[in-house]
Amino acid sequence: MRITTEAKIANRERILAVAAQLFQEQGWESATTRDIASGAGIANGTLFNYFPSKEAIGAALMEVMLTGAWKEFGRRRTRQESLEEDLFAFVWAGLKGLRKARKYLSPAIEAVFSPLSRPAREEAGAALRIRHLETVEGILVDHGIERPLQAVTLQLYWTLHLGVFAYWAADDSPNQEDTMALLDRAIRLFAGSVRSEGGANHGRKTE
Amino acid sequence: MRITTEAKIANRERILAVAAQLFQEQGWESATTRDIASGAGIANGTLFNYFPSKEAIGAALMEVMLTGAWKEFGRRRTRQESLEEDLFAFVWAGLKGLRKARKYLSPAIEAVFSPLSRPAREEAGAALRIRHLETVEGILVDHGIERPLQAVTLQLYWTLHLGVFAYWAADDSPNQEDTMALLDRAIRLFAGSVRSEGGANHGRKTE
DNA sequence: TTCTTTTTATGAGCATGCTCATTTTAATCG
DNA sequence: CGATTAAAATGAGCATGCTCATAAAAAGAA
Repeated sequence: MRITTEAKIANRERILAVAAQLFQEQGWESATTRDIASGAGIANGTLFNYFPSKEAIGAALMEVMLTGAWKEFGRRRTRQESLEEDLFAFVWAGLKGLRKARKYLSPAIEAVFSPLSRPAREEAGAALRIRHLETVEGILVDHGIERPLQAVTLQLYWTLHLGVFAYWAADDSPNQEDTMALLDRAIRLFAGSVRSEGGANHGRKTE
Repeated sequence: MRITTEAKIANRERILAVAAQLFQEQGWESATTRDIASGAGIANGTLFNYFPSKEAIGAALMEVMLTGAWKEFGRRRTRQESLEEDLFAFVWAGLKGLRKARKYLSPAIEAVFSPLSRPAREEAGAALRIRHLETVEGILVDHGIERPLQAVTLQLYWTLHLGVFAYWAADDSPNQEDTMALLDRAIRLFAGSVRSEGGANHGRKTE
């Protein structure tokens, strides 16, 4: 067996499907890796041939959801809106895509989006983080913000994004409208800051 | 035995002292609760009569450090600076106070400052969170910002604060100067936003 | 003091994420 | 086919945060 067989791919997908269901039914903590493995018809140890950690399973689930949501976002973004609207739409698309998972994926979300707890988390969600930031850079460029951005600018963006996610994960307002208000304000703040960033250096003015 | 005896207080302090040392020497993960307990001369189970969880121990250590740092901050803040300077000084004081613990207290910091992972974390650092936000409110009032603040304003502050902490925890630039730049920008952004808060009321609704 | 009650300490044991030596399976070669 | 070798699966077992029934200790009542 030298090639990644179809069986392996099928196994991986079965694991993810079972994990998604168990997480939803029982929550993150109660759905044990043993449950997931047996639900997928494999031994406990085998599970870790497919994913290096439980968090990685959560991150993979997030990846599926976010990839879908972002693809959908890209499809719709034909006509140009304001920078604020584009950024808002992008982040909101991600939040909507994760809505079902919000309650039970917190640790995975944390692993992906918060660099605070270092250990194995870097790996788990680095790809998603990078894709997210690249999209944001793309949106900025689309709206006439020139590269290279100051490093601190993307840090600032990520700071706001992280905070909004953290708030959203525990937001029990109807339709998460509190999160929407926070995101709205955060985005507007960020956009304004980016616009005036160039100003200090080369007198750029937008619109 | 109905009263909290001196022995109990001494035990608690011994636990904290041992924990601080072990965390520093071995890091968060390697310093086990068994190590801490035996270092403090008590049984493993007894440890959990004093602290409900390992994270609570970390939070208690943070509390000690932050309380000291904030007290020091309050003592020095005699003459009035700008809103930005005051906020910066306050947050920076906290970061400085935690500097030694930065490397090994990440999970505790996360528990205290990030509401993302729900389980028992709420309790662990709620008091610190509240004290922090109250101080910020006080600073705002000192600078002529009137209560009541919009709820979203404090959320916005917390968002920024969380992100700065997250960045700081992994910031390896000399003297954490990258964090300083990020904090500087975040504070300026927030202060500007607060000042103009009364004016703009925007009816953005997406979807 | 002696007995009762309440508080505190104890450590065996549980649950669970994860590892690893061993076994099983499957592809390749002669 | 049979033999060889690489890949994959397995589940016993480890580490560790935490629990809980039990024991020890302290306080109060007599």
